[in-house]
Amino acid sequence: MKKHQITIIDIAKKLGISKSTVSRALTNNPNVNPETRKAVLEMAKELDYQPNMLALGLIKNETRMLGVIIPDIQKPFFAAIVSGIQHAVARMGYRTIIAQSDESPQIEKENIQALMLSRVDGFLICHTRDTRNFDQIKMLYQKGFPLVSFARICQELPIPKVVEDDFNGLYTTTQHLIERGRRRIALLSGPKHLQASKLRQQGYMAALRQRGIAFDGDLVVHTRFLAENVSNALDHWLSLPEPPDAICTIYDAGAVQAMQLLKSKGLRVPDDIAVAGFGNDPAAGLVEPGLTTYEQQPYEIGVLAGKHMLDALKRRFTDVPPEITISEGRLVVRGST
Amino acid sequence: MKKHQITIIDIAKKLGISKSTVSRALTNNPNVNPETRKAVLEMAKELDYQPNMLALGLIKNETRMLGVIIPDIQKPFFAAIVSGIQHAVARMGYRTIIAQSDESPQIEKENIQALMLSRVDGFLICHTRDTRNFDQIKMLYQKGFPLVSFARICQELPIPKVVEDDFNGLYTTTQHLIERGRRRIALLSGPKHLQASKLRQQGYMAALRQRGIAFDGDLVVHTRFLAENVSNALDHWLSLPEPPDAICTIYDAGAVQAMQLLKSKGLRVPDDIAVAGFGNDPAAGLVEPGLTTYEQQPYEIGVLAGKHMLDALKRRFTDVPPEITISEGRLVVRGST
DNA sequence: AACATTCCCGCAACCGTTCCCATATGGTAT
DNA sequence: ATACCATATGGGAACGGTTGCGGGAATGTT
Repeated sequence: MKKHQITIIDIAKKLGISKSTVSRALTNNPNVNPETRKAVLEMAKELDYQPNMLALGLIKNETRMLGVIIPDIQKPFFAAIVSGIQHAVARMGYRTIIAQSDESPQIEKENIQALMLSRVDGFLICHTRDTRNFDQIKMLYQKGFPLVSFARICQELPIPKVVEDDFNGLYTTTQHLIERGRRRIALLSGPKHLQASKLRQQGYMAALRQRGIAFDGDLVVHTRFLAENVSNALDHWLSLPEPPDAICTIYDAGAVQAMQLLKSKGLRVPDDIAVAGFGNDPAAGLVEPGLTTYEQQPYEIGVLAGKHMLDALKRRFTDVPPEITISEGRLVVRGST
Repeated sequence: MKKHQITIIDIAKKLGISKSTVSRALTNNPNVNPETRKAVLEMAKELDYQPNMLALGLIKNETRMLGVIIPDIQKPFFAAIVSGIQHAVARMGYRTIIAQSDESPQIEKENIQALMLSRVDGFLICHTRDTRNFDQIKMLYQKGFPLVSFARICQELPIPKVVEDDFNGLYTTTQHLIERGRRRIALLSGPKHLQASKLRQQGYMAALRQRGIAFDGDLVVHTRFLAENVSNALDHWLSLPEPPDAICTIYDAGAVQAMQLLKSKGLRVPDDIAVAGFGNDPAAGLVEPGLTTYEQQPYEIGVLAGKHMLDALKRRFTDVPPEITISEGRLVVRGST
C-alpha cells in the first residue's frame, strides 16, 4: 500500500551510475558530463522524482519556512499583514507557517516553542495584547534566530521592527478634530503597556498641547480592545458633568463599536459627538456615517516585515544594526467628523 | 559563529552512554532504566536539547504539517476558515502552511507543487474562482496524499468535502423576498462553472417555481466576484423595461457593493429595491440598512474540514468512503429587505 | 550448579541527500 | 617516457535521529 518513494538511488540504479553523479546532475553541478546529465534529467522526469526537502534540510540545516506569530488571523489588519509577508518572502522561496495566539501569552509561548522545534528559519512576531514577558522572544534571539517584530513590537531587543505611524496618526487626527471645532476630545486607548498605545496617546496629547487645550485625565480610557471596554468607556464619558464632543480612538473597531452604541443611545454622529478611528479597516468605509480615520496599510507593513526578514536571513551573523521602519499613513476624512 | 546544535550524541557523550539509550529515554521507550532516563532527561534540560524534527521526519516520513490552499486570506470568509482549520488540527500537533493563490490557477498550481516538495502530510484545498482543470489535485490524489476539499469543491474526486448550505441558502432567501411581496427578483450569481453557483441558483429557481413565479433569464447575471461585475449587472437590470424590485446575491460582498451603488444612484433600499446576501460577513451588520443574509459559519466549516483531515490521516490507506458535509446556515433578517 | 528469563544497553543499519576525497581516463607539456 | 592537469565518476562520511538484533548482567527456577 505504502508506495516506495522515488529517490536518487532509484535513478542511479536504473542508469547504472552512482547516486553522487545523479545528485550532481540534479543540482547543476558543472562537473558532470552533459550527456549524463541529460539522461538523469530524463529518467527523473520518467520516474516522477521528487526531491526530499527533509533530507536536504537536515544537511543544510534550513527549512525555508518562516514562523509568523499573530494574535488573530480573523482581524483584517493581521490578515492583510500576513498576506504582505507571504507575498514578500515567496519570491525567495520561503513559505510561512502561521500560528495564532488568540491573544493568549501562554498559547503564544507554546506556538513559538513548537515552531522552533519545527526548525523554521526565522520568526516574524506580533505579540499578544497582554504579553509583558519577552523571555520567549529573547530566547529565540539568543539562539540566533533571525527575528522581525511588527505592529506590537518588542523594544527590548535590537531586531528589525516595523510599526505603524503611531504618534503622527493620533496627532493628525486630534488636530483635525480641533479644527472641526471640538474641544472636549476623549481618547479611547489600548492596553497601557503597549508601545503603540503610549505613542498614540503622546500624539493625542501633543496636538492638544499645541492648541492650548488642557489635558483631562477623565477623557482617557484604556481598553483591552474588547467590546465591553468600549461600552464602559462611553457610559463613563456620558455621565461626566461635561461630556466629550468628540471621541478619538486608537483602533477602528473601537470607533465602529462606539458609533453603534452612540446611535443606539439616540446620539447623532457627528452632530452630537464626532468619532475618529485609526487604521482604515474595511469597516470604516461601510458604517454610516463613514468613519474618519488615519489610514494604515497593513499589507505594506507585511511586505516591509518580510523584506526585513529576507535581509536578516541573508546577512545572518553579520551584525548589521537593525532598523525600525515606520509605515506612513494619512488621514481619511469621512462623515463621522 | 554558527553554534553547534545540541544532539542526542552530545547527551550520550556527557553521560558516557550510547545514543540509542538516549533516544529510548527521550521517547519513553520502556526498555530503559528509570535512573538512566532520569539522568538523560536532566542532561537534556541542562544542555537545552531540542529534538530535530527534520531528522525525525526523514525517518517517519511525515512532517506534521498540512498545506492549506486558499484564494485570499484577506477575505473574512477564508480567514475564518483558516482559523477553524488551525484550531482543529492543532490539538493533534499538526501545523498549517497557508498558501494564497490570489485566484490565479497558475499560482495555485505552483503552490501545490511547492507544498508537495515540502512534504506536507496532507492538503486542504479551496480552489480558485477560475480553476477548471483539476489535474493538480488529481495528481495529489494519485500520489496518496490525504485531501479535503472545502467551499469550492472538486466534485470529480472521492474525497471528503465541506460545503456551505448552498441550495437551502438561496431557497430560503428567495422565499423570504417573495414573502416580502417582491416578484421581480434578480440574482447576482458567481462564475457559471462553480458548483456553489449552480446549487445556489437552483435554490433560487426552486423558490420561484414553488411560488409560481416565472423565471426570467434577464434577471440572472454571473460574476467573477469582482466589483465591476456588480456595477455592470446593476446597469443592465436598471435599464430593463421592468427592472427588479429585489436583488438576491450569492455572496455578501456583492450585496454590499450593490447597496452602495444603488444608494449613489439615489435609489432607496429596501423601499425601491430590496437586497439580500449570502454568508453574513462582518460587513453585513455594518452597512446601513443592515443586510439581510443567509448566515454561514466559516469558522465551523474550517473546524469540520480540519476534522476530516485528521480522520483521513488516521485511517490513511484504509479506504473508508468519504463524506460530504454540509454546514447548516440560517437566515438573518435585517433592514435591507 | 545449571538454565531460563528479564532487563538494559550498545551496535549498526537506515531515512534521502550533499559533498569531500579518491580514482580512472585521456590529453598536453616537458 | 614522465609528470601534470582537467574532467567525469564512484565511494563513503555526514546530517540527527529510530529501531531491530544480540549480548551481558542480574534475577528467578529447579
